[in-house]
Amino acid sequence: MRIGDLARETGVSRRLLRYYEEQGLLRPRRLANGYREYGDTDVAAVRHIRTMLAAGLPTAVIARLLACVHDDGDRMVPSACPGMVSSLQRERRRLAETIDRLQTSQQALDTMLATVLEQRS
DNA sequence: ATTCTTACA
DNA sequence: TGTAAGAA
Repeated sequence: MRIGDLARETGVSRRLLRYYEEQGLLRPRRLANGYREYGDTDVAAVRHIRTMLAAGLPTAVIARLLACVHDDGDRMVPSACPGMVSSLQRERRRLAETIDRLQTSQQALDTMLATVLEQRS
């Protein structure tokens, strides 16, 4: 199928599908005319990409983990491949740090907000 | 009609 | 990520 078909079947824009390819997430074959040719398995692949993106994983990590998951028909099933667990754990820690920074920012804003509201009253 | 690449008010 | 432009 070509990019338009995949876009329709996945709900992901053609622009984004090309971006996924740039990031090494999809490797469609090329037709003689230069058009991208996707396989049927790419439909599930895109769903997996969306799932991992939603989990906060960076595309570089997703590119590697994509080969470690298979499709159970409707959901992504992570299989224990080498590096899978450590990668996920490392990303979890990375997210925890991001959350900490955001909480610090929120605390700073709360302080400023409390101050300005106090002066107002 | 579709897709491709490149570039950015 | 969208959209526009110019080409195939």
